[in-house]
Amino acid sequence: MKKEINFYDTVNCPVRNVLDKIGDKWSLLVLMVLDHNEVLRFNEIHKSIGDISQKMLSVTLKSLEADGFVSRKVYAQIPPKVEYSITPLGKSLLPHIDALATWSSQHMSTIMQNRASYTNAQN
Amino acid sequence: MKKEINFYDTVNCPVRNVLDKIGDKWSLLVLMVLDHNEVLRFNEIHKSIGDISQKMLSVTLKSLEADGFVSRKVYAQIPPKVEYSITPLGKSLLPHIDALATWSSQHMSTIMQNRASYTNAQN
DNA sequence: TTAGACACTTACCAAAAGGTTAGTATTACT
DNA sequence: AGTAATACTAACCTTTTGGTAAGTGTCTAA
Repeated sequence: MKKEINFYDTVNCPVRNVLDKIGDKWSLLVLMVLDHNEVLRFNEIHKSIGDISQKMLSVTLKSLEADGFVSRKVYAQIPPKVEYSITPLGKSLLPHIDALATWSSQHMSTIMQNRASYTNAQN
Repeated sequence: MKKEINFYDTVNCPVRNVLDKIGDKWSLLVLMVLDHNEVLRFNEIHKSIGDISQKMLSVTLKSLEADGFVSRKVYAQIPPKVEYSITPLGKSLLPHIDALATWSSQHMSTIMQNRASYTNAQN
């Protein structure tokens, strides 16, 4: 018995559900950075990524935390100290992302060539 | 020797490159619909998906065609006839998407619960 | 003569995503 | 007294995304 995934149901479609969470500009990057470190503080992630704005890092971390991909530990100190780490749930997603990344690495040059010749054909 | 993927390079990052292509609202859905049929005409895809606008279907197909995920065959007829089908490149991507979809199906209820309790904790 | 079939395109608009800059709170250090 | 450190938030703005409605061209059938 094969499970059929109903991707026509755009509201409950599992693909849509995943991509809505991680298909934004920063979520996966943050997740991967956290996967490479046990724990990281806000500014450490910020420096590690470099070109993310504080606002977007804050928004992204909040969304990842809400879904349970990332956990957040606050220390009652001044100046504040907050540690972020990836959860088992977050870790379990990453192999699939890695598979996508590998596929992408393998086919990127083909895709780029396709796009270039398509663009030329249009002019 | 393991290939390390440099996801900090946000310009050439392979994950970013894939998600930029397929992380939009309709690309994967169109690709999956085409995967379930040998060939489909524009209006057939349109009816099959239901809630996509003509404009977005047109834009999405054009982007998928440009990258080589979809091929387009025009018949010199009136009224026009255009057939779309998925390419081997497009097909080769889908197993990874299916893996993501399966992961999502398995963890969606957990994620929903996480999100619900997070939202409650904020109020 | 008018409508329909088909595969779109165009102009316009609304919503969402994301960036910039400045500001908050509290303590310690100089 | 002023500055630094930390982890943000708020106000504002621009860009991107996607939707709506109408129009295009050409032939055929009523």
